[in-house]
Amino acid sequence: MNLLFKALRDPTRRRILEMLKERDLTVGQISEAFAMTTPSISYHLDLLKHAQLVSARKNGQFVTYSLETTVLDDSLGWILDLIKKGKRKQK
Amino acid sequence: MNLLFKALRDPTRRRILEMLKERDLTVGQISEAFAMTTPSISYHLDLLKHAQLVSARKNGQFVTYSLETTVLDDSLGWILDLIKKGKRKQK
DNA sequence: ACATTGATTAGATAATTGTCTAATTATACA
DNA sequence: TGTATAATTAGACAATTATCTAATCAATGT
Repeated sequence: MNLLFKALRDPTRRRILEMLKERDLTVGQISEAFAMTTPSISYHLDLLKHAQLVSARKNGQFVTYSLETTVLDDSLGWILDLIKKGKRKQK
Repeated sequence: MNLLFKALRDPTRRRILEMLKERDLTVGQISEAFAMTTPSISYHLDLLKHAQLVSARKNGQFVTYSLETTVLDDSLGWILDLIKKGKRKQK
């Protein structure tokens, strides 16, 4: 839960997730979309991987990243619970 | 969106939200639940307020904080969207 | 008016974070 | 075998963040 919210805190990482929801992408392809060096992107991807928000598979020299949605379910549950109880209390 | 995720990143702040989903609480009441000084709690509450996750009303010397759930809907939408498109792509 | 209590503000500080450059690893290809 | 390309790792550094103590503000009660 902590790693997840930590990962979601950064705008660059959220944008990467949005890109990956459309299609799987290599580090280079992701890197092109940002005014930022490849090592920096690599750093963000590593953080996302630790949060289990993405997975990486390597073919040849390329590493392709995919979005992993299972962990997001937990966050969804957590937030939903806040909203639910919030609403109940309000009445 | 950025302020929201920034606010949710910290464990102390998430715990505060969980407490506020049960009932409204004063700063002192919240403070008691943590091994942390009141100024530190005040700092976190201010951050939560800026993210519009809580509201504060003052009666007498006391300031009572309440959970505000409207902003959470946005985050929910954002996350849901990731999950949805993630699932679609997967098939 | 003064002391007490609840809360915020100010200022200092150590830890964490996001970025960079340089170096390294690993694959591809001529 | 050597060189080019994709990506990660290492190390440095500035900015941000979470915490503390001390000071201040505001309301309460004597």
